[in-house]
Amino acid sequence: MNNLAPSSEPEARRVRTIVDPCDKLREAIVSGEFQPNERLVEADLSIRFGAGRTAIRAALAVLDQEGLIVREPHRGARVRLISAREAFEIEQVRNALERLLARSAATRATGGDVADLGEIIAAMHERLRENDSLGYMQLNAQLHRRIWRISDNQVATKMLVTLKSQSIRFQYGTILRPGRPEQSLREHEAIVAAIAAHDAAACDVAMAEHLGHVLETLQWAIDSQERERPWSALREPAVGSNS
Amino acid sequence: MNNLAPSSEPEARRVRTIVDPCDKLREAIVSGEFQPNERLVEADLSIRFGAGRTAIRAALAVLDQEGLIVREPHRGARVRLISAREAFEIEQVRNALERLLARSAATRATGGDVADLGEIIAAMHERLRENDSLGYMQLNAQLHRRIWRISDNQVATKMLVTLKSQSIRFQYGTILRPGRPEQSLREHEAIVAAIAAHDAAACDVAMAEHLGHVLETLQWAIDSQERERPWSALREPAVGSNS
DNA sequence: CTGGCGAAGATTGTCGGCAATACTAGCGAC
DNA sequence: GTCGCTAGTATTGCCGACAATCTTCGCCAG
Repeated sequence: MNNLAPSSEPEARRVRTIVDPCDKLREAIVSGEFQPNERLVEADLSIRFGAGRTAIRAALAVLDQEGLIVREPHRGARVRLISAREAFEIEQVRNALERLLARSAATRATGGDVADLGEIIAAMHERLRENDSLGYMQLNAQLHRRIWRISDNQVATKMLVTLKSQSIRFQYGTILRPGRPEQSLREHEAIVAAIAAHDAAACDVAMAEHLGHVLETLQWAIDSQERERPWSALREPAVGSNS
Repeated sequence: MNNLAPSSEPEARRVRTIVDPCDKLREAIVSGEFQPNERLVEADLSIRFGAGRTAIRAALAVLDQEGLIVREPHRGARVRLISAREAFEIEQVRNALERLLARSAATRATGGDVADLGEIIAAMHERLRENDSLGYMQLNAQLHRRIWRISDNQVATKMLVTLKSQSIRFQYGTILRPGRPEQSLREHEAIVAAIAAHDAAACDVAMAEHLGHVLETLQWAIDSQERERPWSALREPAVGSNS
């Protein structure tokens, strides 16, 4: 489960087990290649990924457990549409887990860890100065993942990875809010400072404040999205083909 | 999505899909019918549950995602042995999520909810008076599940169910500590009182205190268990801890 | 023209068999 | 006596095919 360190894996091309089409399909879903509520026909995926239908079926079982798709008996699998309500639930859970890991990271961080976090913060400043929103978002995710690694709680980390893949559709809108990136960066600096000071309580507070603002921004993003297309929440069936 | 409301489902007895052997196998594992690290041969399970090998394979995939078993390529599946370290990680996550749900429950609880909680507390008093540890544990779990339902966060609830099934082996020992049930009951009363008062902050504190003591008791149970069988902790090779 | 009814198509769920791989026991050489 | 090699066995991974089920389309009565 060392997805966090894509460094050297010489045997990665040897494995042709179910994990291969599973990862490909997951990547295709989270990258938006498949629309929400789009049907995922096993035969189509089989020829698309060059794998047998058995492997596709196993991959669908995994992705169902991860909450990225839904499977109804004898009716096939669809890309799961995360409702706004569920997005809030996910964000609340993420909030609780990130706070836990932030506290743990504050007590466990080494000098090298703090230096790495400082480098990421510096790079975020750079991206913000260049108005590179996409790069800033990537560094944002990288910073959080680095904190997860410091905290050294594999159970919580795995859960956070899964949650993030579920709610990724909503997170694209949060960066568009005016003035949000600057505020976000200040909050991140406070978190890193608390980790550097090994102050678990302060780190907890800083992360809670940060994620509270993220929740507000998520609310704002959903509101503006529904203001723009108020019917999108009601249109449930038949995204794929003719109708 | 209406798993929590088993009211009217006339087609519920018709489903003989893959969830059947999956639930049976999960029940067999969490009930201790299979020992940790015991091999789970697909053919054996197939004849044991009367299902085809394909269904067993699907069930194993689900249980692998849930963390109850481990599967190595071409080497089969085993019942996962939860290390003491991982049990602590799980308990920490449980701690964070239970606090989240307790806060939410304190703000959302209706009069009927509070009455139900009070009934459970009364029944716990009864069981404690009769020295019925098993019944007390069941009511304990029931109380927590009732709080989850009040909080109405399905994402977190599902995670807590999964976590509970993973760490169930460690939870049996926690009730054996002298004086622990009495203290546990007082803590539960404080939680219910905070919910009845709709005081989210107090409920958070009460739940944190309660679970902190659970963590201590878990530590005590693991210590006494390892004192009894000190080799059990060493027989756990290679559960991917990188760097 | 509309609504129920039946057949055809499409898709999933399941089963058996075969190849690939890991484990094990036996044998021979040093 | 120990080590390395080999053949055999057990088990998993995978693929094709068939049955079960759902959806859709055409048909016919009213």
